[in-house]
Amino acid sequence: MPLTPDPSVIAKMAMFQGLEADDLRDVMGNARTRRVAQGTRIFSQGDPAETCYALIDGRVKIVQTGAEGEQMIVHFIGPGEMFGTLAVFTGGGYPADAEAVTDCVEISWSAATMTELMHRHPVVAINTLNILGRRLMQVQRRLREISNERVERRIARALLRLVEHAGRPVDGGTAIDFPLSRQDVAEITGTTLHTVSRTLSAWEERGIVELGRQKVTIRDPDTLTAIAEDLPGQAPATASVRGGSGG
Amino acid sequence: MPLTPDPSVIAKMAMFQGLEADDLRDVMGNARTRRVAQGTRIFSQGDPAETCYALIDGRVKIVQTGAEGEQMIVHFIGPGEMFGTLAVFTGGGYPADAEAVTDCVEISWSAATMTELMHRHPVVAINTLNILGRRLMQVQRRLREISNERVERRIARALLRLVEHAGRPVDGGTAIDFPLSRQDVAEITGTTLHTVSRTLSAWEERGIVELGRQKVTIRDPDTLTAIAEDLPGQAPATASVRGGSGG
DNA sequence: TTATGAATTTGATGCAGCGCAAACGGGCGG
DNA sequence: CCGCCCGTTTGCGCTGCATCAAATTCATAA
Repeated sequence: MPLTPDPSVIAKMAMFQGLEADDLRDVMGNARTRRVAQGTRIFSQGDPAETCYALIDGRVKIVQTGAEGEQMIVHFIGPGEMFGTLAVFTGGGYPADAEAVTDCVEISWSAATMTELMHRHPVVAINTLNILGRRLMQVQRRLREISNERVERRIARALLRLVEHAGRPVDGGTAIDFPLSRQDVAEITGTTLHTVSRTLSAWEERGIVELGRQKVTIRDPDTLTAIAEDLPGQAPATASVRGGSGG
Repeated sequence: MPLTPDPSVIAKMAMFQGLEADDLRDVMGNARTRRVAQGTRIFSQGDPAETCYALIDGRVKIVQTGAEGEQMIVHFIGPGEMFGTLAVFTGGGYPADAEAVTDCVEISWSAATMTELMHRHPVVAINTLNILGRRLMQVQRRLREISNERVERRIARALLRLVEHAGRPVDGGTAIDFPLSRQDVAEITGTTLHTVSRTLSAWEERGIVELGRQKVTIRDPDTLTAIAEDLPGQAPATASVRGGSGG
């Protein structure tokens, strides 16, 4: 994990597809590389957006906070992805916090540099449109899901997405590659940590997942998918999610 | 409302800021203008995205449909705004339907033309980044709101946003400039038309809004804001929203 | 080892808002 | 002018989930 990252890492990033070696040097020449420790706040909601970032290694979570302190995890960033780019194009402050959930290595550019870069290399702007477009589509889908679907299904979907995005195969299943608390899952799915805890515990009893502190391992992704998609042949565990025998 | 729209209309669009007169002619030369009647489906979710649009006049709603038919209104498009642009940059099909909610005049470009245009005029790509970025921020805010906030407040916010976006001053208040059913409001706020109807009726009794068929007029925006922001000094009408005297 | 605190589990209870069902009303075609 | 239809209102029962409260487990520092 050298502080001068392999240029090939940058060359692979979606944002810089279609650039020549010369242009890549141009890009890298204007960048700054930095290590950040787990737990570090990289930028805060409302800060003037003067810098945009790419993640080389580690995981970063993007968290939005409401007027009364309610938080929502907007996105998890993995290696090769950009973050903090939004506000750079729209002006104004960052719309959310960014926090390193593991030790990370990041590259950053000043907003001005990035804008220049895009004027010099239109393909970078178009690549970014592509990325931002996908992200917008994702968020819109999530918006529909969160309005129309039950909590259990939302949690199932969230786990499946996390596995896809950050799954690490382990003995007897797939784990999620960074610390993920029940509270985190709640802030992804728009529910409370209590409900998440109950739901996951019920799933653990059914052998679908295995739980640990800030850790979830998926043992039976098919059943999870069945829950997420409401496929027939898999009885929902709704009843047992509630207080057990109470009711 | 001529079928050959005033070039100055295009010149004013956010997307084409910073273009010279020559370039604007380039842009317009590749565009196609069309009238569409109220109710027309302009494109459908899943259709291959070969065209992107700008609205000259009228209103268009963008609606996403889930696997089981649940719908969510993602956005209302007004004059001067682009739509159907997302999928053009990301490839694949449109992520939602577009439907004219009033008689409209639209301009359209083929996806290929628009991409060329952006390569020729990087500023257009960067403008689009700006627009898309703003939209993404909006959707993210809405996502947090819908996860953490009560229905009544979501409805209040939705109305205020509609007023801002499409308000028309009328005798004794501000009306919304296009037909808007209770079902529509439900699909914006992620609730049911029943709950919307109850909430709005309660507000009408308090003199906050005035209701009609596919029509809402805001009489007391301050109280509405108070509800949306949970300001002190305005008792919520929560109790009366439910079955009236029942309970 | 023990103390301290964070993350998690679990219970009990209440209620917001959903689902169903039925009635209402006004505009439009005939 | 009448009858139909769509958008809307309203009532009622029910339940999914939030909320409040407290116990329990585990990790780290002392």
